[in-house]
Order: sequence, then structure tokens, then C-alpha cells
Amino acid sequence: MIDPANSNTPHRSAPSGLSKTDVLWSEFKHQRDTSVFEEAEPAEYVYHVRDGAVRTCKRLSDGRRQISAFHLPGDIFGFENSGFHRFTAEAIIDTTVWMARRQDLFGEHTGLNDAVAPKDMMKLITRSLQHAEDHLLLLGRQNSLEKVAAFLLEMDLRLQKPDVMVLPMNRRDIADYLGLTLETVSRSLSMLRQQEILDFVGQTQRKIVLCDRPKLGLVARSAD
Amino acid sequence: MIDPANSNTPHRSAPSGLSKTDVLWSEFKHQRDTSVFEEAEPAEYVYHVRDGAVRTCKRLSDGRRQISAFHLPGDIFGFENSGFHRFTAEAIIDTTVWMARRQDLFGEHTGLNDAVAPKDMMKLITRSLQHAEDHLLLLGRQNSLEKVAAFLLEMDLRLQKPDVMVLPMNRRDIADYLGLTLETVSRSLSMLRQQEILDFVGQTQRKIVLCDRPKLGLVARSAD
DNA sequence: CGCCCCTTTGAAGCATATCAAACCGCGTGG
DNA sequence: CCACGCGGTTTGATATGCTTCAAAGGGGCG
Repeated sequence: MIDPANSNTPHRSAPSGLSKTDVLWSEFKHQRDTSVFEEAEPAEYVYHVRDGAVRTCKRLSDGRRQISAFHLPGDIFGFENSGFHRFTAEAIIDTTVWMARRQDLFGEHTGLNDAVAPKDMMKLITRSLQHAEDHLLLLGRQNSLEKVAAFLLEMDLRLQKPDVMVLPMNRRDIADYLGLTLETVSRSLSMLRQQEILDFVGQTQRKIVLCDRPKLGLVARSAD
Repeated sequence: MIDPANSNTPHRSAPSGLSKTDVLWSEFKHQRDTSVFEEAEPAEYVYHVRDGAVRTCKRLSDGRRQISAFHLPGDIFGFENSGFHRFTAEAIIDTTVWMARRQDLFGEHTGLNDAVAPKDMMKLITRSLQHAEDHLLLLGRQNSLEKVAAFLLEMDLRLQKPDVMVLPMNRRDIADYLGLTLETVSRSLSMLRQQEILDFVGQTQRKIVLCDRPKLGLVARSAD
């Protein structure tokens, strides 16, 4: 968990989404494919992605994995009500996070309670809930092409509709997010490319241009 | 929405799960297959199931449906942070609910703020989130037999492990909860019966006895 | 240059969906 | 009381979308 190679610089400022500013945040770097925290571990910190990308996932004992969310720069993750993490969080690529102690942030056992308004925490949890609820419909009732299209639109939005979308995750991560295999994800992307809805930039298949967002939207929701 | 045939008796008491007692609850009856509220409707009330059962679901425009949760007697549902319902809620069978105004309960715009501790609300939302997160893994990564087994165990637990489990929902509801078809649900139940893990009581296929909960647990998680 | 990881693509297999038919209990109306 | 229709369920046959297995190509890095 603690990597001596990591810097640990103190900061006093607030990520967007949290209102109070007088909380101590420490910087921490995680190499790709290392865990930020593990499922069932006590939840001592809250994390703020500065740079990189993180996946939160659950695993079955035979290795099947479901990724519940991707966390990109600006996102906050790891807050838990229960005191224990319900997910494993792993760095997808080399990632820098800022960490704050839960009790500092949410003032449970400290004198300065409500260091961050409970309202903020509520907002964060509600956003997670909403995302999970939408994802239930996708996992339970949408086909592979719709799933991949929806994924692209989600990433597009969260990366603020860049000209070129650079995906930090590989095909397997996408597959485990969408409840598919990596081959099916690849085939769906190929189909979308063939329909000229997207294109790859250069030879790396992680840089994607969305040529036709409206059409992509139609594919994502052949419905709704 | 408002059915004149319904009784509307005022109550002053608190469902378990909410701490304060001085909130006005009104009783309301919903016939089976009628909606309690619709997606995108303003969320004015919070609901407490007294009797019956409710499903909350999302639909795609072509009719595909994903049920996110079943609400049984004692459950609270319909609280929304956003002010608008993100689901449709429908009575599965004839159902009695108690309703309380959101602002009475959570004291947003009233003089008596925090009529119910924000902590309670947080607990409710966290429970929903946890359930949704677990359901993601089920929908994305478990096979039909595992899904049905997990469903039975969930219902068993929530009905407090009765000798005979009486399911309020039909096979299609179960299917739409598990991301399957009703035929696949039926086949899975038949397989479990053949393995003597469960049995039907009488000729109605909604009364189920779990003969071997440990074995059912093994089926549910051929993993985890 | 060569190895490894990632991705794509093809072929075959399989789990679940789809289509179809029969059964059963139940409520209704003759 | 019985005949009938209907919704719900089961079961069988077939179809299909996705997975599994396999192979090849490409890029990056030692």
C-alpha cells in the first residue's frame, strides 16, 4: 500500500465539489495496475484524482470482474459510509491522487465537525447512486453495440468532448465495465468505425475521434 | 395518480429507519399494476410500504425494462435528492403505502429543519447505493442460474427466512430484475427444484420452500 | 532486432433468447 | 354447476448474439 517512492506533499485546498478549503490533502502516486485500496479494507481516506485514471471493481472468486466506475481527473472516490471499502480501486495508468482523512473531511470524531458540509457528501453519494442506477439498465437490457456506444458517449462527456479522446483503459477494462468480453468490445468499435461514426487516430487504438455524435447517440439508445 | 377510492388516513408515527416521530404520514392504496409515481415526475413524497409490494424500474422506448429494486413491507422508497424521480414505481400487487412530504421529512424549506436527521437519509441512500453496486456485478458477470439463486436468497433474507416464501412478483418481474427472460427464470427455477434445492407449495408457483439454503448459496456464488 | 502486450479478426461453440404449444388455476358468465 | 377464457407458468424446438478459442499483426521498449 505505502510506496516509498511516492511523494507526499501536503496541500491546503479543495477539489471542486467540496466546499470547505481548510482540509489537509496529501499527494500520492500510484503506478499503473497497483491498487489504491482493496475491498473490505477500512476506509480511512477519501481520494481526489489529480492525474491519471482509476477503476473501482468487484471480483468473484473465479476471477470474473465487474468495474463499477472509472474515475478521471477531478473525480472524488473512496468515500464510504460504512467505514469499509466496498470495492477495490486500482490505478489504470500511472496516477496521482490527493488523499484526505475521512474524519477530517466529514468531521465525525473530531472537534471541527462538518469540515465539509454533509450536503457535499450527499451530493457525491447521490451522483454515484444515479450512475449505478443508469448502469443497471445498460448491463441488464442493452446489447453490445448499445453498450459500447453509451460508453463512448459517457467518456466523451466526462473528457469534455475533446477533439481526440484518449482512453486510459484497455479493451478488457471496457469489457469488464460493460459486462462483455474484450473481443466483443473490439468488434463493436470496428463496426462503429466502419459506419464512420468514429475513427482511430494514428495506429494506437486508444485515441478516438467521434465523427458523428448524433448518430452515436442513436446507436446508444435504439430506445429511451 | 389520485384515486378517490383510496383511504387517506393521517398518522403520526415513524417507520423503522427514520428516527423522529412527529411527521405526518398519509395512507394510500394502490391497485396492482398501477403506478405510484413516474420517472421524471417531481418528487414530492417519500413512501413507506405498509402492505404489498412495489417495483421501481426504468424503461427503454422499445419496452425493454430493468427493475432496479423490489420494495416490501417496511421498506422506504421514493426519496430523491434531485427533486425528480429517476424511476417509475409500480404496485406489483394491491399495496398500501404511507406517504410523507419530502420537506416535512427532510426539512428543506420549512422552519423545522432536520425533522429527520440527515444521517437517516444518508443511511437510506447508502443502502440503495450498496444494493445497486452489488446488482451491477450480478447483472454484468453472473449466469442465469447464479442470478436466480441470488434473487431467491435476497428475497428469503428480506422476508426473514419464512418457512414458505410467497413471492408477490411474477416470472417476468423477476426476469426484468435479473436481466433475463421469463422463460430462462422458469427454467432455472425448474433446475433448482430438480436438484431439490427448492420446492413449490401447492400448485401455485409463487409459494416456494427453500429446502437447502447452503446449497443455494453455493449456486449463487460459484464464486465470491 | 526481438519480445511482449494489446488489439483485431475469424471460426466454432454455447448460453440465453425467441417462438411455440400445452397445462393449470381461477374468475366469469351461461 | 360447468364451460370458457385468460393470465401465468412450464417445457420444447430453434435461432442468435455473444463468448471462447485461435491466430496474426502492430507498436513500444529493452
